[in-house]
Amino acid sequence: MSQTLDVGGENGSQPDFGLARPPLAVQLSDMLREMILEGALPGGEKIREKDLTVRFGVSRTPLREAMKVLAAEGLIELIPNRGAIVSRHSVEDLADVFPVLASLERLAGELAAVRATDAEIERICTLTANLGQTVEGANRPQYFKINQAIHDAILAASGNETLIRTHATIAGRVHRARYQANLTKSRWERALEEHGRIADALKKRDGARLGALLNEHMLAKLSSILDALQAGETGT
Amino acid sequence: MSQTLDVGGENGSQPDFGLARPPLAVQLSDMLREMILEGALPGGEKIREKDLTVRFGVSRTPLREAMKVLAAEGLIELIPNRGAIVSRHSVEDLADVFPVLASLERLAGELAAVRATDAEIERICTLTANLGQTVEGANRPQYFKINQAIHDAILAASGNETLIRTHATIAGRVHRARYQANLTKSRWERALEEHGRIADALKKRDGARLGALLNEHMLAKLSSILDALQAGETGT
DNA sequence: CTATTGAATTATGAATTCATTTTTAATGTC
DNA sequence: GACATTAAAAATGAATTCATAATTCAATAG
Repeated sequence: MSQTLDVGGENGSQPDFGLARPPLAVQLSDMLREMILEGALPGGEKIREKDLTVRFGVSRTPLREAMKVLAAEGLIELIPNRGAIVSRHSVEDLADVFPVLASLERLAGELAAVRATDAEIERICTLTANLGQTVEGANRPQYFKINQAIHDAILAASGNETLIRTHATIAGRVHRARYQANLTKSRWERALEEHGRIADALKKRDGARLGALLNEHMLAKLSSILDALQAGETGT
Repeated sequence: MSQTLDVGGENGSQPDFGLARPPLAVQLSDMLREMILEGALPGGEKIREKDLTVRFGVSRTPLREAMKVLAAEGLIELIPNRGAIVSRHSVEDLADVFPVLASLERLAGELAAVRATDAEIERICTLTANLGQTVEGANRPQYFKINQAIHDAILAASGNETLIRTHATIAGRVHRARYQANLTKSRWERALEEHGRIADALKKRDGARLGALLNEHMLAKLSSILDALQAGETGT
């Protein structure tokens, strides 16, 4: 856990082929976001700038910029002259976030049904078919990957930049929870069924139905996650 | 338009009774957000840090922090080593933002119908009644104020922090457009009718209906705004 | 022994300074 | 005259330094 960035330092080994590395502030916000979502920085914990600067080996300037971003995303809370604390992201938080995601995906479905190109629909149907194969092969990582690709494709097909952006920001907050969710076989198969109906509604360009299906799909995912948490208590 | 912050400077006139003034970065992000939404910084325009620092009389450090926040909100776009440009917020952008807001308010309505306390419902009904009086008195500013109070109250009654937060961020982006929208008398009266139905659905705790009404209400508002823009072209 | 005050320490806010990248302009060559 | 190369200028990225507010802790009064 004592990783260091070591950017701009004395690393003469990596030739650095002009691949523009992102600014420190971006790297830091990405890393901090990851840490918060992973639980490395528990909710309610006070963040001391100095600690993080020595931990990452950077100065306070880019770190503070990164913290502003995380605050705008709601992951931390900045209190003037008094530092920052990590926002609490508990089970209740999942119950807050998923309905919002479900609502946004409903809109995405309604829009995509109207605006999606035939090629986009084709692609989503193909992805849905591939999804079935992963269930047969019990390939969870692949399932997760394709599942996300489908949702992203529907969002993209909505053609609404604000919607895409908002969804991406909020979805990032539950990324981890979504991944370690689809445990049971029964839920897995049911999710596959739901995806089949989703693809079908899209093919028929039935916006109302597609929206409703996506909404229910996300809420069902929330249920399964809550069940898994309650049953296993598989906290890292 | 050449306002200056002049905070922490040599203003011996204002004794400053310990009322904690917000950090410069916050003041700057608020001010820049306002400027962008007001059109003082047109979409597509390149932002030079130096220009703004001399304009506001601050150093680059807090300004850059403010810009990170605006970038997280989607109001500007940061390009590494190449500065920032103001995101384009055109008519199409309104057409993007309002459906998202409508979708979020639909969810708010569905949740509020279940979770709102009787006192909250009471208050919203009272506000709705007051709204009618403003129409009779042709008091536009008051109408706008109460209207927003109603929407905020429904959001608050949803009890979903993520929803409240997300809505607030996005709503801020069209604040101005909403204000200069309700021009025509006919639209005004129709909006009042809609609010009556909204209050009614809430009183009956009919979530599906309340959600649908709020969704339609926002989409109707978008239509009226687009009509007004197309007709009058009343750009400041 | 407890509570309060005040100095010392520590943390955050903001300006300045240094480093790197990009852009601009100029010069030279073809 | 057009294009490429390169030096100068300007802008952004990041570290350091200075200023101010908050916290800690010891000393003293009650």
